Amino acid sequence: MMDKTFEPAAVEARISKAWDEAQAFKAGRGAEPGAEPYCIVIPPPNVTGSLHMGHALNNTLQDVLCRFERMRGKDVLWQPGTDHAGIATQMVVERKLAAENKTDRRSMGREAFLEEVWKWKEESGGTIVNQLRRLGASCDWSRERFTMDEGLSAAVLKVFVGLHKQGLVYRAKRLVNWDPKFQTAISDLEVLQVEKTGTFKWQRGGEEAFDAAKLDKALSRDPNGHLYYFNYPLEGASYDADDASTFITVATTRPETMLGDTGVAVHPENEKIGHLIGRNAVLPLVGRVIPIFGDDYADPEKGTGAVKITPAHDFNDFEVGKRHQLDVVNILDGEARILLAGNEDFLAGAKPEAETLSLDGADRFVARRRVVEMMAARGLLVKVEPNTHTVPHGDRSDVVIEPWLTDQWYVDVKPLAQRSIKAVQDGRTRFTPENWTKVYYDWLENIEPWCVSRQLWWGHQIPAWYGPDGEVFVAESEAEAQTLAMAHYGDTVALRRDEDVLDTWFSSALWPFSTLGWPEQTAELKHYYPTATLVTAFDIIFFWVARMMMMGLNFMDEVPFKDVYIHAIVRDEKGAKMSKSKGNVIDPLTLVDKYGADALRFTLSAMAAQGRDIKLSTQRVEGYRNFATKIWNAARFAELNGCARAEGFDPASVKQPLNRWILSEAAQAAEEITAGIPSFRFNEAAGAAYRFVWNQFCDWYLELAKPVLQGEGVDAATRAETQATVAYVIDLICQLLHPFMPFLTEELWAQKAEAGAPRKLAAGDASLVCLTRWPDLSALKNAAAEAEIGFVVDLISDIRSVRSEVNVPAGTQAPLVLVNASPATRATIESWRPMIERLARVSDIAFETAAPAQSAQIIVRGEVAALPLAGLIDLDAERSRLTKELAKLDQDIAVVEKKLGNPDFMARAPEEIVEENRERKAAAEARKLKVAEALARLA
RNA sequence: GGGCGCGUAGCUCAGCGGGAGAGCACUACGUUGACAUCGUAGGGGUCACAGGUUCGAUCCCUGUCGCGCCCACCA
Repeated sequence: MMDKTFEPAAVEARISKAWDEAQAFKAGRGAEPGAEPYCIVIPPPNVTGSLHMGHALNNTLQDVLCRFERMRGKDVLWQPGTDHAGIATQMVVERKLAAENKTDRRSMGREAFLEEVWKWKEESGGTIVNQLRRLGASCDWSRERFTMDEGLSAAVLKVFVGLHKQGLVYRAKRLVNWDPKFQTAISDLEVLQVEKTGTFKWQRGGEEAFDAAKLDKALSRDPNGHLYYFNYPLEGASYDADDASTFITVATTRPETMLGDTGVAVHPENEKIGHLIGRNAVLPLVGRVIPIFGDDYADPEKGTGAVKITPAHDFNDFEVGKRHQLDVVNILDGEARILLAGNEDFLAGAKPEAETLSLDGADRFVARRRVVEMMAARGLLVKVEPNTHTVPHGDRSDVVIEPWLTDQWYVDVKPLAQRSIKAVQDGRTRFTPENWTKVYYDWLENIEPWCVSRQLWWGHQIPAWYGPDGEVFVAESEAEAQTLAMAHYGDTVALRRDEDVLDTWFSSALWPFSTLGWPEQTAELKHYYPTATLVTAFDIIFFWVARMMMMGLNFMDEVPFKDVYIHAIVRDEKGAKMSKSKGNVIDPLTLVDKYGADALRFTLSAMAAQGRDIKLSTQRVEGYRNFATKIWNAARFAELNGCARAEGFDPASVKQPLNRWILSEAAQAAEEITAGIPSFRFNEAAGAAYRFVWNQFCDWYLELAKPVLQGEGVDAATRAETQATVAYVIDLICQLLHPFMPFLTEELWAQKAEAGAPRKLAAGDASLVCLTRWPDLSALKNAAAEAEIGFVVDLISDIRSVRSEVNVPAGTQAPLVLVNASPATRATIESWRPMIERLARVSDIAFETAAPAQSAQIIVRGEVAALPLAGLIDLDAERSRLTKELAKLDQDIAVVEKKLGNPDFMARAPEEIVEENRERKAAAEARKLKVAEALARLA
């Protein structure tokens, strides 16, 4: 006996175990001999991570694809693994050490710290993997990989050295995006632009005196969002704030960086202040004499037309400085504190005031206020105004990023980008939805060198060694580096390895081939590369998808995947992106606990329409939990009615129209599901499955089959056939729904197997539904059955509807009279008599030549049926109902007649549309006639 | 500044060149022997607005308004 309700928690655990024990998801398991390979590499979650809703969606869709293709007999490998996530993981472990009052990273040293990280990884790294398993992910877990595994690390070294040999890797000193919190360089992609608008306002000569306390207050809320205007006195002039010939006014959003100013740019054709070009200014507070020069970077229309140039702290200024050979004066340390004492670049040429030197060591934002106050005190502050501008923030640290001058490793990705563009243009890789190709092209066409070095400890240490004179040797091992050094120096020298590690995304970029064994030429690599489909969200197209394309093409000479499916981002109920910092995260496992993994998976699949984000609603999950319950109960009903798998059952030789009908409907549903999944229309596939199970199988088939199953006036053969068909269709439901609801369907499959005869399937292993062969039901479509059952369904629906409209109490039984029924209809009615009586609450069915008086009348597919309800029906209600219908029919006829009367329509519309309209008109007119007759009889 | 997307029932969203859909919510009725995590019936939408193309537009094109996102720049 089946349990009364489906208990996901117990079932999921049991089924997971069964899959594990059967090794159901091993690469190639259950594949047809010589089958086409189908490989998906999982987007590796951060090893520090825990499952969020984005993972749930991403992995549900991958699992739907993998389970479907596995059932279709393909040779499936879903390759799992995790990412070492440099910054994120290092951060987590540092935080943990702090919480445990252990020594911090720097004092314990690199080796000891890395030991701590590995220890942590061993302890908690399995969390996310276990959570993926709870979701039902059918990965080949025996092949799990980690980006810092030995093999994958070897791949990283080989790729770095390979790119170096190609001349695409180089080291350079230039401005980078520096994260002062993590004290590492980050790439352009890891910088988020955040818009800021300040509130402080002040003007020299205005009503109010400058109030430092007010500025402090405004800037302590947010240090950004203001534009400050400073006067820089001209060299040789005696500064007078009221005499414009004694100074030049510049505007800046970053006052503190003025300490590093080494020039002022003015547009050569600036009519107002162009004459100052060639003169010098004296940098206030610092005393440095800096040139005023012409450069068309300075837009006369913007600001004051004069731009202070700080080459060490601004990307544009750096370029301007290069053009004019300006000094590069760095005035910040790695934590973005003011660095003046002992700063030779600063001190050279500066005669700083004592108060200026007191800024040494100050935080950049403290220094900002103090510089403004000092400028105000000296009469050099002209005005401060709120100014909306974007400020770069680190995506993980959320602190303001500093452009900072450092030595870093870069990859010149431009040539790789060109190949990646071409591969998509040639259709070797295809994006779905297609509009993402444009985003992909745009980024690759404007790509900048990739800064790949990070000043972290957790990650792949860069395989570069320095000789005593700073000469660098890039090699896969120290021994090889020594060989290179020997060749260079002609002697053995002490080499020092580069301390930096690579950007996490560097190893992720190799994932599609490194997980398959590269650089070893493994059988898996040969077999599964290029992979079939990549499933991911749009936010990592640049971080990951584009880089995998570049690396795949460069090192495998072949695209990494043929299809890229870009799915939605799951948002909260307000449409905001879920994020830890916002605290609006819905935990998928909470939903799994409450409603079951199948319900969550089905919800995500059903909502995964292309091109729109998912605003997740718990109600929806609840609804699909109800769907699971519905299926469960249908199976229970089947069991209670002796519907077990029958030996040698052949769906093609079924005789009963009802059984033929449900098989035909199943074929239709299967067709839609089979078309939907591989074309990434998951919502359509899920919808088709839902409608078939609930609205066809449960609502109509089982209801109509009830009398047969209970042996009411049918022979044993009919009953047996129906029982077998019920069991067969439940098996089909298990198969068709399996990609979406693997636990429920697997459980039901197992229960059916216990009850009935063993199912011999054409191929595959029938012990687990996940290993059965996907059904092909196209031969079961049956138009005749559809016509017959369709009539019965419509008749019952219409009777119910009319009864309700004319206010017949639900409990009342009423006779049904068929008026002038055709012989065929009469036969159909006769054979469906018990079902019609039961489902439409009809007491008796008679055939007459006229409708009885005082009856409600309905027209079903051209046949007239009457419900003689003298004394029961509300005649006014019936009259009003018929009048309303008549009006509606008149309107329909008018619309169609207008079309048919339009010569342009007749001339230009396709024949089938014209014919359709003719039929519609005829049907409406026939119906109108009968409705009018019915109305007349009531009068 | 460049780009992408979205405005369809009270809510969340499908759909789409030829008769407006689902789930939830709502209303009425129903403890019929699978299921109240249910059943039956019902109400509810000038498919944002304005033009255009077309025999025909919710759907295609242009524009407007509103909302969201991405990229770039920002003295």
